[in-house]
Amino acid sequence: MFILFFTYHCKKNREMVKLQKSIEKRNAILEATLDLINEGGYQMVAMGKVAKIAGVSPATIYLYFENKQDLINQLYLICKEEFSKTAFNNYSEEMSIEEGFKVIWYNIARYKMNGTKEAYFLSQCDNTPMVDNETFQKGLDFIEPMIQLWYRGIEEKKIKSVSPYLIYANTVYPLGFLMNIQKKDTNTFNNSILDDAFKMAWDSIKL
Amino acid sequence: MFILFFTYHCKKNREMVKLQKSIEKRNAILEATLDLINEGGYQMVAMGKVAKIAGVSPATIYLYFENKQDLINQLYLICKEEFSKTAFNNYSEEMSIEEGFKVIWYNIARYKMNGTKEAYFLSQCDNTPMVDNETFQKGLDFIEPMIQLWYRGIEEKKIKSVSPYLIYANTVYPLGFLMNIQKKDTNTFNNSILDDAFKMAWDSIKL
Amino acid sequence: MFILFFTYHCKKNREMVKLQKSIEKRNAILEATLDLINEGGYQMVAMGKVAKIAGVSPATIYLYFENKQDLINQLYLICKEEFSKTAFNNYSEEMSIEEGFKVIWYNIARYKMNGTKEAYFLSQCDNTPMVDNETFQKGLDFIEPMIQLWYRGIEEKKIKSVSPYLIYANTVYPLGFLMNIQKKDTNTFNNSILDDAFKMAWDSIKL
Amino acid sequence: MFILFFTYHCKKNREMVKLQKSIEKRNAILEATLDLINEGGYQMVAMGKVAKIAGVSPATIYLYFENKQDLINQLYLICKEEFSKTAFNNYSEEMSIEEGFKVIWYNIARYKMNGTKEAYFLSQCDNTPMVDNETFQKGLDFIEPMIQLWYRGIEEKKIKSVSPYLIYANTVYPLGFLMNIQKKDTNTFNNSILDDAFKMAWDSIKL
DNA sequence: TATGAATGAGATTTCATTCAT
DNA sequence: TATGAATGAAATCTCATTCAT
Repeated sequence: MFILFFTYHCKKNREMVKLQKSIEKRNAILEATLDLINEGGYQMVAMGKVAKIAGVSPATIYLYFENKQDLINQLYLICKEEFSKTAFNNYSEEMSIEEGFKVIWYNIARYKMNGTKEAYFLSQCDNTPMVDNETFQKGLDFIEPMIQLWYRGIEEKKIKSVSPYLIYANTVYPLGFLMNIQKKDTNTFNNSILDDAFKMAWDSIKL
Repeated sequence: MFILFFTYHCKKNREMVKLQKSIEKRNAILEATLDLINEGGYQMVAMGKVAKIAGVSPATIYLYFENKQDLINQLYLICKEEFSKTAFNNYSEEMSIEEGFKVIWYNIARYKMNGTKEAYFLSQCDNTPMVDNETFQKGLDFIEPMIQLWYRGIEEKKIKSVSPYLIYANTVYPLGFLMNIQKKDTNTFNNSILDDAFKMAWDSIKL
Repeated sequence: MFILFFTYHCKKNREMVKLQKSIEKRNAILEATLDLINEGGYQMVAMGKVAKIAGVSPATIYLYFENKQDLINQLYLICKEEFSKTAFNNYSEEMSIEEGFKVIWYNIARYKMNGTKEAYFLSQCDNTPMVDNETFQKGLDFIEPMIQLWYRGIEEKKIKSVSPYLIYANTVYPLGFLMNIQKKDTNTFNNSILDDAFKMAWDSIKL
Repeated sequence: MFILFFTYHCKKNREMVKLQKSIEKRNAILEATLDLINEGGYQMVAMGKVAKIAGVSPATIYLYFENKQDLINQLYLICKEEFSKTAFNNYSEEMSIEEGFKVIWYNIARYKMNGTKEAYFLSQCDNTPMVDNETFQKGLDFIEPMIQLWYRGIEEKKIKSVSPYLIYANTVYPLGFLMNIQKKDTNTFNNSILDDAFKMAWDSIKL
């Protein structure tokens, strides 16, 4: 899951072997947290359970994270970063507004609808006070390129001249609802839904 | 807040005065729960705190609600019902699709953007496993008239022929995001935002 | 031990029967704390152990005391008050300086040398940061009559004109050392030691 | 602080350079312990904190000390030894009782009232079960010369024929109280207090 | 010798719920 | 119906100590 992250905020640098070991433990902890959130939401995240699932001692968690809030915050930023990497996959700033928007939107749509724990976790974070405000703000940085695309679209008179918040609310955010429904009852949607959803998203913002 | 609710599930009927008294207590408990959720999310809801804020004994809560989950569930249904009343205010099935949609949408939009605790609570419920599945399904019944309107719109070829879920996701659900932003940072939006948002919502579904 | 205390700082008044019950629990908790301090000092005072010895649930302790520090603080003030009652037993302000000093000193001396847990606890509090500063200051109020006697003694030119701190240090405080020795090795002192100690105390302050 | 101590219990002798290095580490650990005790008493002494302040690994502490109790014990003996060196500075057994007593008493008084961490630590050790009994007894050896002086004083009929414990309690021990007060509230005492205190100490024991 | 990582046991505190009245 | 007291279980977090290197 987080296997790609070889560096993280930690007080001192150590040699590679040690570092590798630590990363594994840290990832196990993050993964366990994600599992629990996925299973029953924030209320399920008990440090003891996290430890047990991760296969470490409760005390070990506190070597990697200051406290529970920090664990959640860091997990949020990691997921958000991973999310943004997925979102901008195959996207280039050279693309036309329509093409760029389409690429990003479908990236996000597939990410959300694939039923990954990360997507569900992020949705919860965005709709509850689970992560603190500062962390939430940091998370916004990751989607900056998308906002830039929108601004360009506005300049080029391709999309409506409205706040990025509005654009997000009407194009990306709706996917969160579909994801929730999907999670509550798989088999609700067939494959064509994404195309419908995309058309609606685009219609809502296009000039 | 919940002052209008004069009936609730209780084991035996009593004379009117008693009932009135009980209603007040029950409402105080529900109100307190809402306050706490509003303040810090589900994690803030501790039965002891609820009792203290409501001005009752913890034990009293269990006279009105089976347990914590039941309290949350019932609160959800109450809010959802109240929400639907607001949503369909001034709406009549005689209205044209466009007019009916507009009336309902603005009702909901004002409800969400007014910063009420209920709106924030409902948004959290819709994005977390706070309420159980059964209750969530019950909540959907309250917006049935809106769904009927959409089906009529589809028949009349006024709106796209897509799942009601999709319509909800692209018209009502986006308001949740705007509400969250508003809550995180008041003064973000000016008054004209609702008109922009409405146009986007309508554009996303209109044929 | 604390059987005489029928009132204590608690948020609301309750009827007598309830109150009686509570007092017993509260006393059991205080007593247990004292036992543990006596056995191994502050490091021995674990809320779980206190609860077990007192025969209550850990959670119950928190009905009577805000937290561990509050428990220690309150115990300190109770012991200090009880100590002062003992100290001024049979003392009257009409007494001559010599007589009054003698009565009080012997009261204290017997209190300290009797090997009670309270005496040992107070000595530890006075020589460590166990109780917070504010509480320590409150504790000083209880020995106010003794200080008044000393001031009178200074006026009457019976005792040296020095700070009450100095008088305390040379008359009462030394008993703490004797108590410590006694606790470490009983049978160190015979009965005549108190008379020797009294003479030394008096010689140190008399004019 | 402890820079003068070039030997300590360690399993094997090594060459001088290594030893020097080790001494520094050991001293850093002892110093850190002292700092923590000074800051918040025994409860503040956590091996992890000691390690961090000393700039070593927690594991390193266990190379120099068997366990926490051993660390405290050894620190006690070191401080006690250092204390005794200060106490007997400029003292010679040739001195008269009065002169010898005065020299020693003022040495101790200045040591206690200078606000050093060591003095505060020793006071806590003498009034709590922080150090074990055996160690406490060893500590007494360091003040043996003072006791010898007292015995000589008794023989020469200069001071009262009482237990050394009593003499200590009435001459040295009172300084601990003054030190505590000083620590709680600096600026309580002016310079003349030592002279007052000395007179009281001497008056209490002189024949 | 020296260490960073790791941990089991345990510390304090909280909480949903029940009991006695 | 209503309650304050009470609690077992569990939550978060800490700590003295050890292990692998």
